[in-house]
Amino acid sequence: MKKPSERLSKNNETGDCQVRDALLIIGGKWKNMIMHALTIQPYLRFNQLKVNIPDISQKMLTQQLRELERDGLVNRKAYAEIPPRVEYSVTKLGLTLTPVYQVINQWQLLHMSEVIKSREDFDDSKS
Amino acid sequence: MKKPSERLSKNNETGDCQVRDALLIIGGKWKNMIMHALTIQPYLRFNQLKVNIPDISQKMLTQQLRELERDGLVNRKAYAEIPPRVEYSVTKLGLTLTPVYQVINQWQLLHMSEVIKSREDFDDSKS
DNA sequence: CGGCATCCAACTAGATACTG
DNA sequence: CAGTATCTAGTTGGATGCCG
Repeated sequence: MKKPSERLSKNNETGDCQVRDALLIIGGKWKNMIMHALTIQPYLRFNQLKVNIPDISQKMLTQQLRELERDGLVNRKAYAEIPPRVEYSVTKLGLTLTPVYQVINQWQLLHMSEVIKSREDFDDSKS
Repeated sequence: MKKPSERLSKNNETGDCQVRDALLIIGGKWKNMIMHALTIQPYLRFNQLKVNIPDISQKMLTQQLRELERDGLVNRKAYAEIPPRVEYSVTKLGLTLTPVYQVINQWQLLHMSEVIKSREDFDDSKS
């Protein structure tokens, strides 16, 4: 039996920093909303996405789309037209995220009320 | 048939901002590692946690534990001793996160190599 | 239309010092 | 031992203006 400090001192070899890696790819404030919009409606132009995602700025939408494209989750197709047209779609790899987001979504549906209640109790106990 | 702008303009009513809510609770750089450590080893003292989680600062560990406690995911038990002893454990609600983290972990295991490859291709194509 | 570049405010997180 | 407090560097994100 190893000591705890030996057993877990290199967590990225125990298979749990992988969660962190994954969250860097799929997490953040906007990515799930972009992926969701593109999953429901497979082809969307830049401004259609912008309308679908409340409160996102142009800069953030561009930036997040670029990251998703770089990671192979989203496809970007630019048409050489005037005015320019760019269509975004989910890739095959991007589709593999659907069940992941579903599980997260499901957890929230089932347990958010408990979290809220716990927060209230906690804050009350501190005042 | 509603227009896209009507159908999705209020995403937090369509059930997808819930993912964002959940990620605020379970995401971040440290929370999954804290939860993982406490799930593997059900009772850990502050400094044991600190040893188990590489590179976390005392400040971050305190702060994240406080948030997890407030959200009802982690239990904090302080013993009135000298020197002080504080034991942390996962609550019942916290345990419901295990499958969520597992799905995220599994996605990383299955698809991270594709993401890496996509990044290399993308970066190459830009140089 | 779909960006990119720049500036700036706000938040985050690390280092350090101190405490019951 | 298990924190709290403070300071500061770095990062994030919004606003604005310009461009092919």
